[in-house]
Amino acid sequence: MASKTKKQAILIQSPKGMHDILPEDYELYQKVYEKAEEISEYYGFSPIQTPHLERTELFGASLGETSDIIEKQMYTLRTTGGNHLALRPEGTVGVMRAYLEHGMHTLPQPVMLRYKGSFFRHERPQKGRYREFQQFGLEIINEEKASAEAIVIKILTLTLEELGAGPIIVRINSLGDKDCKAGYRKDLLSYYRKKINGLCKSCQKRYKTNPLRLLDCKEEGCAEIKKEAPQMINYLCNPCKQHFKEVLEFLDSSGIPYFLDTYLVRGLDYYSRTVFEIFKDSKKKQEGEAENEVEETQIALGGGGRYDYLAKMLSRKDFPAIGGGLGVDRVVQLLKEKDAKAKTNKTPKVFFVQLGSAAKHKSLDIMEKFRKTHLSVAQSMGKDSLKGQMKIADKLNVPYALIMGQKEVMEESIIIHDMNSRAQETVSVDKVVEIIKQKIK
RNA sequence: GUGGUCGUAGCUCAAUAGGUAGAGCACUCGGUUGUGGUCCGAGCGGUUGCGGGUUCAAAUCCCGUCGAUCACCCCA
Repeated sequence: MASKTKKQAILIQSPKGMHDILPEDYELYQKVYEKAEEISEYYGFSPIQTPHLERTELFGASLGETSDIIEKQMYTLRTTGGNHLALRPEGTVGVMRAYLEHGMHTLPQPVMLRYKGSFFRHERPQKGRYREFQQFGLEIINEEKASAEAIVIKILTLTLEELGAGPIIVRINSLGDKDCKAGYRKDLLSYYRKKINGLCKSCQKRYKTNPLRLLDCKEEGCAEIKKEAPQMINYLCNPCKQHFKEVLEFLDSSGIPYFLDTYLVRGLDYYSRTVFEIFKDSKKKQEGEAENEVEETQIALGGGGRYDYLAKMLSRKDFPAIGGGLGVDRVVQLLKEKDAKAKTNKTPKVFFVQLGSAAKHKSLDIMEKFRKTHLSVAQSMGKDSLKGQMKIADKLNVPYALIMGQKEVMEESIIIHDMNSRAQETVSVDKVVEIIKQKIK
């Protein structure tokens, strides 16, 4: 291996917060995506892929100009033509944009879409939180009924459970709609106005920028003040109350474990009514413990919420909608920790060993023969020595090696070498595929 | 963006109280002619993340920087 110079050492380092998904992990990512897609397919979700780049203003108009994502977490660029584009920091906005652009309201409603891929946020990386991260998401557009929430949450939790990431628990809350939200906000502000001096620094800032988030602070002093603070749940207007009640009823009847967390808020402007997050339920339910609580530091595997106003922010029409997603990196991380390794049967069953140029030239023919019957053949055509090739075959753990040398080429035969018993038999090239097929069964 | 911890070969780690880097695994080759897993031998591979400072002397101390990690912020 060539030694690295200083410059090269930096060159071959991936950018901060970006990571390679290596072959051994790729299988797991694949597994997560496949499970999520399989389940959502059954529930009627169609796949969609939107661009990684969108107009920068699109996100500003929808996520909220003062949200952290817009203020400091977006990767933006200017094209040579002078357009301002941004790498998508989340998936919902792009999907909604596509819905509006293509007039999907003329399709049977609601429109149910799923998507997957990379998203980008320029923030300080941490375990399970990357600057380029993988997400699987669902959106149900133009549906105001609580059943939509139920379907999204059900699919996400089902996916996690079937992957072996369970047991999980859903943390859920309602933010109300534009009417009741405002009343609550007003009362919340007036409650906090008197106590602002008792708040921590960042909360004093939150008071101005994002008062709902005051409820999320973990500082002792703030937590104390929070206890007496008015709760959104008591401010919900009747329609919102009814809606939320229905959502919870759906969760009950479909056996999804959840707990109500009146402090759960989301920073994005477009959220209304239902918001939720999905966690691994690591705490065993013990007797006497009435409430399920998630450890403060635990990371959400997924989340989402209703965004009834997003469409209106981008167009003239109203399309109530709900969406949710899974943080695939986090799910994979969890599965790895649980040692639920994806055992793939993709390793080849046969290794082709060639000796001499005549046999080497037959290699591709042989591989093609096997390919046609859907068997993959490993080989090491760059190597000449029999020993070296056998060694590789052994490391790959294949059950059979096929050996072809000068003699075999002349006879149009091939040796089947059983890697376990070391038994060998010579068969004709014409029949080798069939014979191997039998043996593998 | 703020604060704590950490950074030695591809990987896992060593290096007595500062004295100028070692091991295992992996990889390559060999132990004679067309046969693997064990064993034996050899080789490859690091100016100790990078840059500067203190010192006769630094992987080891100090500063900066980059990266990882944890907490905050925020979120998937």
